[in-house]
Amino acid sequence: MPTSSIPAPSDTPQPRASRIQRRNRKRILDAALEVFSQHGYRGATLDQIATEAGLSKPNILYYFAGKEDIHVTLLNDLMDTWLAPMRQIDPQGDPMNEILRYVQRKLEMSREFPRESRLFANEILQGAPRMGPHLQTGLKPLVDDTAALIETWIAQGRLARVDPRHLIFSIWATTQHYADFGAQVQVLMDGGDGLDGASAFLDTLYRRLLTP
Amino acid sequence: MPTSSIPAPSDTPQPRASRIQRRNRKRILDAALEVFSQHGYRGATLDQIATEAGLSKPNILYYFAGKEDIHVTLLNDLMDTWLAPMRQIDPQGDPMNEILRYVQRKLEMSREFPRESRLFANEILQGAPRMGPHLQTGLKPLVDDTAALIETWIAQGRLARVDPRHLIFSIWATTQHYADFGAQVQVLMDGGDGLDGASAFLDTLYRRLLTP
DNA sequence: TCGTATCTTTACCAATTGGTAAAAAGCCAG
DNA sequence: CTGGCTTTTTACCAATTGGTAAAGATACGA
Repeated sequence: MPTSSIPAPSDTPQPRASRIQRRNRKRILDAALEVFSQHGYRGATLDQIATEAGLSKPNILYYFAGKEDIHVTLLNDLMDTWLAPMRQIDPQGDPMNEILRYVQRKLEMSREFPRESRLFANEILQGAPRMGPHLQTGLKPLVDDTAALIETWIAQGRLARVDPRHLIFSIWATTQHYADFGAQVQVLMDGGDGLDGASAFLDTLYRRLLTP
Repeated sequence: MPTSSIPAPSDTPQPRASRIQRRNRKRILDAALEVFSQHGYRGATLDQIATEAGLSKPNILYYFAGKEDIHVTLLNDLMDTWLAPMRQIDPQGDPMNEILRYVQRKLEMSREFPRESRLFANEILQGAPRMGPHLQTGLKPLVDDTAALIETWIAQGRLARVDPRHLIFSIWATTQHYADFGAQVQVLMDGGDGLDGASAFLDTLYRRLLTP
């Protein structure tokens, strides 16, 4: 996850950010992730973020141009991490294995990065007002490629015949559900997060679906 | 969907709300559904709701005690509609048929009530601050019952052996995805909502999963 | 048609929120 | 140890937001 902006006029190869700058920007982004993922963009306030980060509000605005800048920075920095599991699908690998491992990696993201998952969910729920371009340029090509790959596998008879795009949607939906709807899952699972059971269930689900 | 509150001191059997009252409360709730589902609770403003409803802000506060009252009323009124598909599962019916029809009914809700779906999604994403009780008293018993029913069916060998609760989660996740993440789906499906394809895909998915 | 109850508007708040100006305090190379 | 840079604080705004008071307009039964 690269840090960005602030001085960034063009490309001075110097160590462009001091130790303090790196530390405080990180604190702010971490606090903002917590607050934004919990309350959404408009529900979050700079004061909350400042308190969570242990800094004053004006001090935060010394490091970021504004509330929106923080939010956009978070989204940008997260994009790579978020798409990594899909990028790791190996066209040379065994199809069933690759898909099932992709499912497990996505599920693992719900365990490790629930805040990030909710941040994205919030953004998409509201129509992706600050992420439209990113979806077009970052996500769509990757999905198109992956869908094509899956279709190849299907044509070779190595996977059952299913619509690749809906397959991908269903994987996202079922795995991210445990992070995004965690509050509901907890009520219905008597406090547990359900992730362990989900791992086995989803393995069965996709194995049965995709076995030719 | 029952209307509620305003006069409601106890139980006068009179026609307690005038024509104007019913009409305006309905307008307000409809406008609020639009605005809340798009921007979340804190992101929505009374002015937006007022404009959308074609009323003045103070006039809205004549019909509802406040912003929160509108939100809670929406959530309450929606709960029945939302749980109806699960209530319609027939313990006497053919298991596979009942589950597959439940999936299709849920998918139909994403088509017909996307705003309602997003309203709930927003609420759950934020930790269900105004719905915790409802989940416990309304949703949980129904899910417990349905899970028990499915387990019976499995024990009878009429469905494949899967965890009923994770099955239910996966049905919710995959069907609601098309409403809640519609913005993303649209980008990846070149403008379509994907619902027609989803119907066939999900039928295949759950048929293969549940066939003993 | 008139009076009363219902409904709507106008004119306001007080609190919150994103953001700024500028002084004060740290930090650190020479 | 000092002068110039970075960082932080203090003291503010202007706009927005949820909400209220009370006057004014409307509907409607008697």
